Amino acid sequence: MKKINIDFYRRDNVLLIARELLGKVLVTNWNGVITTGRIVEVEAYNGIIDKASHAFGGRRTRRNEMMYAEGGVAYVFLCYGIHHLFNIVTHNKQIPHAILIRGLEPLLGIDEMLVRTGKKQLDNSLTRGPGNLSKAMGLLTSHSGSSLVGNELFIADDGFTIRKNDIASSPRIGVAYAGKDALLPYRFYIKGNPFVSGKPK
DNA sequence: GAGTAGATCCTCT
DNA sequence: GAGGATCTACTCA
Repeated sequence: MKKINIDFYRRDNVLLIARELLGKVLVTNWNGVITTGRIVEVEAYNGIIDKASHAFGGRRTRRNEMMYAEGGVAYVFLCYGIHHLFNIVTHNKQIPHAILIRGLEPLLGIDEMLVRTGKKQLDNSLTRGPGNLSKAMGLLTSHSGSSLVGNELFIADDGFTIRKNDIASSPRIGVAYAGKDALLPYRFYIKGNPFVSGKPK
């Protein structure tokens, strides 16, 4: 299990980084309570030219300020007043690239995830979808701006590899308001994995 | 199984 | 004062 280096996040190709995040392991360690999950679904948000992004057109507000930070930090925001959505900020300072984590396969700390989500037993819904996985991992908007190379929150490579054939892409979900940009194939997921959101094929 | 309403609150206009 | 990068439960069939 090897923590991913900061240089990984500071590259310019957000689509490439998104694809490479598939199969990696997200780790949270709040006060010694460790939960981990393998990333099986992501969406890329490509900076100021991407209508679906909060940072479209260089828009800069208190909420999305973290997107303009240097790559390698978390961007967490509240959606629909209920769900905390966890993003990874990439690229350099002032370039608001981000990657939304949409699906995780639980690995360690499943009991803790059940407590956080109030569920009775492990099933697909525990960490499927951005709202669910943030809850299971204990991620809150207060973590927005946290480093992804610290001891509490980071992404690791445990040697797991995915065949190219097992990676699929599709348009992003829930961004119909973005017009033409809603059609861009910026969503990547592991084919057939039960923790990928949306309808199974 | 498919479709829809309701929850719920912070941020921006 | 509106609406959102969502989820669940409930209806109807």
